[in-house]
This record gives sequence, structure tokens and C-alpha cells, in this order.
Amino acid sequence: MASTRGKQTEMAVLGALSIEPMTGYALREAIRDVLGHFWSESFGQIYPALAELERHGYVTRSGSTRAGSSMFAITPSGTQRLRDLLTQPVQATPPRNGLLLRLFFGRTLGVDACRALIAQAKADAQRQLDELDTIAAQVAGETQHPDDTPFLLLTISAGRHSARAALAWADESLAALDTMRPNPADKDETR
Amino acid sequence: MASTRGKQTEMAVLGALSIEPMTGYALREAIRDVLGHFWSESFGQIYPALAELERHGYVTRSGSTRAGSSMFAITPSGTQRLRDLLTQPVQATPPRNGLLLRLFFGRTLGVDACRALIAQAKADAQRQLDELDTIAAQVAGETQHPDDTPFLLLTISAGRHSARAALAWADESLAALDTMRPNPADKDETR
DNA sequence: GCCCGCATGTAACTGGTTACATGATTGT
DNA sequence: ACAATCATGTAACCAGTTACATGCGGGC
Repeated sequence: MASTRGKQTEMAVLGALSIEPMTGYALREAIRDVLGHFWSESFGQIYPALAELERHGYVTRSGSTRAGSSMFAITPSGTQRLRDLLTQPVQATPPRNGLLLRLFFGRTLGVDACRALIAQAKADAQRQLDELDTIAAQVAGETQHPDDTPFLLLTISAGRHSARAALAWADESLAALDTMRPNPADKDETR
Repeated sequence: MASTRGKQTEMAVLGALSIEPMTGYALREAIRDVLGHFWSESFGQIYPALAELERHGYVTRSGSTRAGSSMFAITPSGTQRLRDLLTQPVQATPPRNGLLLRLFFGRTLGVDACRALIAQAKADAQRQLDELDTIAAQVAGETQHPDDTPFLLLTISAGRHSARAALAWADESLAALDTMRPNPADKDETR
């Protein structure tokens, strides 16, 4: 009953340790840098999760490099636990897209502000795309974890498809806004 | 200080009422049916938010149609409040994609399970695309809120671009998995 | 000696969902 | 009469972030 510190966090932590042993601190950096484009964890989640995993024997802690630091490694039962977690159904998170919410109320927000929002989204998508291209190029040259790289490439490809879609939508939408009657709510800033 | 029942919910509720007056119940249905593909709110959010908005004079309540039911309408100051909220910067929510997380650990999960996950994602995207096409067709025939429809179409377009991107990625990824060495972790289910 | 980066952890708070309790209206 | 739906609200809980407290080790 007790002890459900979020299966998702458990999965991410065990998964990361299944690639190589790390400290909690390094874990967070790895998640931010490698899984960053589709996942995130904060210290407030990671440390309690590690303690819990240790209690269950899914990971072992060995005070190693320097005092006050611990190296965490996954155990065989931890690997089995990870397999169990991974096969559980993906739970859909309720959508909450702040950009689309604002655009939806574009009549009140004003066409110009909408244009600005979309332009910003386009810039973000472009930056994201460039970033992923860079990572993909780096990964292609690495030989660190050959069994894991094809799966990493899968997730990078997902990000790139998504970014390109955002770019195409932004262009299309900016064009659509240009053909709109000048403005439904822009000029009467007098209110 | 007190009274921040989430600016996002406030925005969604005020925005919905800016289109037409509704009961709290109808509000939730409208959000689910119209904004459903990019937004969600639950009763537990909506009713406290309405009470709060009423306290601030942003909406008025008029017991109307039948006993025990209230009609909520936005006030002029509420419209101004909505404008203020809409112009606030979009706060990026930390990404958490359960599908990509599982795929990333595909070495442990096994290639076959990955294939199944992607196939499922593809089916979901196709269903989503069909749904949005249907809505777009309906909207084109409506004359209810002519000033709001172009913005609705913007959000629908975003959903369609995103769904098509998911489809393309799924096809590409399924092909990529087929060319992979049979399996890194599939056959040794013995362990 | 001092600051910065690594490292571990906790407490408080926010945002949000779920489940429940309650009752009125409408249709059969 | 009874069931289904409309309608309003609350309480309990869950997930997750932020900010804080603490300390070691190394470089300047």
C-alpha cells in the first residue's frame, strides 16, 4: 500500500542505472541531458526514489569515489523490476497546451499577439530541431553503449518529427492569420 | 497572496465564458468536447475557480434555468482580466512522455514489445487524426461563433500536424526496428 | 582562506485528479 | 416509482517542483 513513489520515476531511475552505475547527482544530470527532450526528474523525486529502491533491493549503494557520495548500481532483481515496469501500459497524461489555449481565445487576445506567439513557437521548434540534429550527429560517432543507441535514435527521431510538424504548422498558421480581416479586437485598446 | 487557484484554470474558465455564458457543468463538457485535444479541466478545479472568480467580480452568477443550477457570465472586468492572463508568457511544462521513456529502454524491454508500443501509438494517432478531420468538417458548416472559428481551426490544424508527424515517425520506426539484429534481449526470457 | 561545484537530503507548497455526497429535473 | 442526467460542491489524495539546509573536495 505505502511506498508508491511514482512508478514513472522508478522506471526512469532504474532505466538510467541499467545503462551504467551513477550517483544520484549524476543521475539527474544524465536525465536532463540525455532524456531531456521527452523526460524530466527533479532531486525531490530522485533521492526518495533511490532510497525506496534500495530498501527493496533493486539497487545497491556503495560509498565510493569521495566521502558523502554514493555510487548506485542496479541489481538483478532490479533489472527484473524494470522489465515489469516497462511492460505496464502507458498512462496518458491529460493534455495542457498553454500556447493553443491562448490561440483559441485569439479573438480576445488579438491577432497581433497571436502572430507573436506563433512566431515564438516557430523559433522554439527550430532551436529544438537544431539541438536534436546536433545530438544525433554526436551519437552517431559514439561507441559507448552500442546496444542502447538505436533506441536513443528512435526517441530523437520522434522529437525531430514533432519539431518539423510544429514548424510547418507555424508557417501555415502565420499565413492564415495574414489573410484574416485585419483585427477583431486589436484596435480598440481603448477598451 | 492567497487565491491563486491556478492561473491556467482561471484562463480556461474565463475564456470559455467569453464565448458564451454557461453553467459549471456545461463548462466542463465544453472544455472536454471543444478544447479536449489540447486542454482538460476537472470539476475539482472548475467549481472552486468559479467561486473565486465570482468573489473578484470577474463573473456573475444568476440562478436561472432550474433550481440548484446557476448560469455564469463574464463581466467587463472579467474580460479585462482574461486579456491580462492571455498576455502572460506561456509557461513550459516539463516533458513526460511515457512512450518514449519505454522505447529508450528498449534493450531491456525487448524489440517485440517496442514494436507493439509503436503500433499502438500509430493507431492512436490515426484515430486522433480522423477525429480532428470530423470536427474540422463540422466546424466548417457552423455559423455559431464566426469570430472564434478561425482560431479554433488554428488549434485543430496543430493537432492534425502533430498526428501526421506521429504517423510518419511510427512507420519510419517500425521499419528501423525490422532492420535491427533480431533481438538484444528477447529470446533469453529464460532468465 | 574562500568560493565553487559535487552530493545528499528534507519540507513546504502547488497543481491537479478521483471519489464521494447531495439534490433537482426530466422522461418512462 | 424510478432511473438517468444535470448540477454543485468537498475531501482526500497523488505527483511533482522549489527552496532550503548541510557538508565535502578542489582550485585559486
